[in-house]
Amino acid sequence: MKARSDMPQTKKRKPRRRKDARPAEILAAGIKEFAQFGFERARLDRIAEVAGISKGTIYLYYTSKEALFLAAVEEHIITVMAENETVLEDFEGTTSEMLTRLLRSVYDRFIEGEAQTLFHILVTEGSRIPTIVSSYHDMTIKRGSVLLRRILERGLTRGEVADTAILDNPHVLIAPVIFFALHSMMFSDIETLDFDRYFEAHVELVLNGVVIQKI
Amino acid sequence: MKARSDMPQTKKRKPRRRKDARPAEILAAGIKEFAQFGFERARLDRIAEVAGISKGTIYLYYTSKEALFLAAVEEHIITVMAENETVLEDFEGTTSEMLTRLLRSVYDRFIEGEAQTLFHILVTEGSRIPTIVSSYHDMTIKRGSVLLRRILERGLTRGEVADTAILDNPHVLIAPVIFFALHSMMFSDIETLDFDRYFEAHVELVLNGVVIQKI
DNA sequence: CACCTTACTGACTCGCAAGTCATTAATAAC
DNA sequence: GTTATTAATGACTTGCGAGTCAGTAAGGTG
Repeated sequence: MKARSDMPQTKKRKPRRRKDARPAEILAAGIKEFAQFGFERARLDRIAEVAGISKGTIYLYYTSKEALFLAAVEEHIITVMAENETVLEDFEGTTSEMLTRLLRSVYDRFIEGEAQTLFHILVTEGSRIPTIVSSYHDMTIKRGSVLLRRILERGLTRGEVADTAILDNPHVLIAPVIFFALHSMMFSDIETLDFDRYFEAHVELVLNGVVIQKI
Repeated sequence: MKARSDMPQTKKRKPRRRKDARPAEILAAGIKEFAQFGFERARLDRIAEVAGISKGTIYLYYTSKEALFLAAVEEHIITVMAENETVLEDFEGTTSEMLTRLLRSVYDRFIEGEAQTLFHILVTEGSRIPTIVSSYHDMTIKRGSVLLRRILERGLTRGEVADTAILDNPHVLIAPVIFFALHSMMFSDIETLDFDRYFEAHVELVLNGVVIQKI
């Protein structure tokens, strides 16, 4: 910077030469494009335009469309998962309370926009990105099942939970969440599910399904 | 061919000129290709090869790749749905029996290969075929919900079913089926669900969830 | 047999979008 | 200031695959 006594503030030029800021901008534009169009129909020219650069510049930072796609999804999964690190490990209460709390937290991840985008990409482009599908599975399905099983086993020893086949297939308890997400993704034009009522039904189903009712 | 007095019977020629049989063969090859690769990555040359014809011939029967895709999916949905016209309307029994029976029938549709293929295409290429998505919704989700609601209301008047929020959201009861299908589609390499145990868990969940238990 | 109709072929065109690279210019270094 | 460096450009090349069409021959008709 030519340090003169006073610097004219007329910032009219395009900002250029920003090696450090480019990758993030490209990834942000990329994830939008891939989410909206899918991998095949996504256009690098369009991504470049949104990112405010030319197509050639993309190739200074990513070797191919495929590489850009992988990087964008990877970065996105990290972002989404990071902001969802809801800790409900050390909460203590009745099994009913814990189950309700867990479900609420799981829904919160899926209802909000970014996670929906990721889910959509994973479902539609999954075959292209087995590695990412795998980590997604770990962080959602697997993690959810583990938490559920822990709650259920604790409930079992406390005499609050009945010993049923569900204990070995906690998936059936989370299934309605995934159904809700898939339904929103595919059928939102046809039939809208009212979230609050749906959630209520889900909680009732789970509680009746596993918790021993006090008569 | 200069026809000589005796014609050697070496039937080496390809069979040709089969205007009536072509469309079905092309559709069959098409649905395979689209299921495996998705619309964009599907190749007409490959479809032609599988159908045992040349690419040009496809255009004698279908005006474009898109048209072929629509025809293939449409034909496929008809086939799948036709063979699944399980009638369980006029069955009578306890609510538990009816629910178990319904779930069994719904699973039977999803486990078997053809319906899986259709489901996969609908989920991944849904945005391209809104009309078909709509009829798919009618024949699966909507139909299932209606049947469920009928059973539940009957159970309610018979005093077998508790009056819960689930009655207004029967979706939560079918959700595990769709979850199972989606899980098989995305995560089959990572984690296999044992169908019988999963089904058992699902039935237990549903029965405990809605049916009033006799103590 | 000769002739006609038409299902079928496959080499071709054509457009589109990924990927390249010689050139430009912003900024750092001196 | 002059020079060196390199971020950025965008016109270009390239490859691929959808869609075409003049030509071929199978099979019908007389």
